[in-house]
Amino acid sequence: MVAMAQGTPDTAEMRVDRSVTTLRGLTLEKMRDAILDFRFRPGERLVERTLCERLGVSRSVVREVLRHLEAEGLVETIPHQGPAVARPDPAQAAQIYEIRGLLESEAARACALQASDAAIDELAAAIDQIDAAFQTGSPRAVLKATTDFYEILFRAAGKPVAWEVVRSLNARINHLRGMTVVTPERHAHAIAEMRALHAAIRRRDGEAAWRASADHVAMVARLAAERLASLPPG
Amino acid sequence: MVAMAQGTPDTAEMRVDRSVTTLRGLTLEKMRDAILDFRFRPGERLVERTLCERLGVSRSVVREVLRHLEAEGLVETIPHQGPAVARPDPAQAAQIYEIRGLLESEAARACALQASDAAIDELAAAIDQIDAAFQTGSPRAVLKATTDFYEILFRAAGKPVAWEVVRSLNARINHLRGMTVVTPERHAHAIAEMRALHAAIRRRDGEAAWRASADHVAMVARLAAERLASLPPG
DNA sequence: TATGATAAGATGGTATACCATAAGATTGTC
DNA sequence: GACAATCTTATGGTATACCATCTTATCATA
Repeated sequence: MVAMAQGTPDTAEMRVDRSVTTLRGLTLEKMRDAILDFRFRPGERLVERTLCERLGVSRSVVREVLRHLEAEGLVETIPHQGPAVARPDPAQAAQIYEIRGLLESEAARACALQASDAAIDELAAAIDQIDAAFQTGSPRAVLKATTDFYEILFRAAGKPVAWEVVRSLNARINHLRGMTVVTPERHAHAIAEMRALHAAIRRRDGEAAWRASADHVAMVARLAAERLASLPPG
Repeated sequence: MVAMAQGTPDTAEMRVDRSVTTLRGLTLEKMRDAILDFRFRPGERLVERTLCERLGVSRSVVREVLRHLEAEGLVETIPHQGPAVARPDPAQAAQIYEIRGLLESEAARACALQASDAAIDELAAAIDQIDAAFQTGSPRAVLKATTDFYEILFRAAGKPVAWEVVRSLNARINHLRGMTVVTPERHAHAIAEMRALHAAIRRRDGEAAWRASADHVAMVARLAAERLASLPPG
């Protein structure tokens, strides 16, 4: 143990690690991942007893997990009709993209001003991962890699709370994002946009980073709106 | 029933209202209100059996409500130590104010551009309510009236999703807000700031509304930071 | 008087039972 | 064949039981 300064001894290092995962914690993770991984369709009913069978836990655990997901906006519950995977309507989706624009661009700006060199390198690596994910053609892989990129960006910007908000909002439009994320022409554009953002961050240009991020979100918002417009109603 | 246009008959008005409040719904509302109304202190343990007695419901209901509040960020649960009212640290509080600044100012701008005359009148009335609440000297009343004002503003701006985000973040710093909201000098300043914001909205000046809102949030953020700095740690 | 051991109480985690209500299936009648 | 009535099944809501673990209280010993 390193020598400590005079005064109150710092015993934080001594604290016993009591982290233990409950069944509920594990189940919440699995359900959230299953929803985000397109294992359930928006609108699909989440019948408690069916989930008990699939997950191998009691209804108590399932109900508590559903309450959590409900508060996160991933599940909606109609009284006496039961829970179902949430379906964001077009107006909500548009607002979510707008909020993302506000928060992501501000994070990009702050990232340019204060990110460590290590974080900037991590961002570059994350863009390479996104590129590789596009090659696989899998929306899942692209969304996962994109999420990793933004997590690095927000944390490097010193904005974990904003990241929580964006991640939560993105979860609500995950299915829509999944439908718009992978097309051949989108691959090239997306990577170019992200490299432009990264270049701005690397040269510590807050203004340009802000611009690049705002432009990127505006682009994906438009793609999503077009996609929604082409879907049958309901 | 009013006559309808040719085509698919609009039967929305005919739909049977099946809203029925569950015990869980009622309990969630009561618990949330109790936390926001300073009936529980940040860090205070929420013992399940104690809550059962106070609320008159079973542990099933209490546990599901705690899961919901946990996901909302109002409650934090340490494994095998149980739930407690959440305590936002200073860094989180600062980020919450920054996010509010981004979302509220954008909503103010949009409100100036598109709010109905009726909504603008409602905003004026809401400011009068805030003024009256300050006279009572009650932080609860001031926070309640302020929440009403912002709900009107966000809805008039057409941004219910952003309002959800702001309301949720505000809930997490409710106690801090309660500590900073009411002082004699704050009363005059706060009302002046809100009237300035309202005047900008009334004259449909998006830019000025944006500025007034951003300034207001910056002001309350600074007051909160000062207050936090004056508290003992822990 | 202080410390260690033991017992009792408190608490969160998880499972299951019971109930009311809604939905679906089946049967009977016109 | 269509519709109404009846029966059965499915489902969410709520309560309670049981268990393991942790905390607190009590007792014994040095």
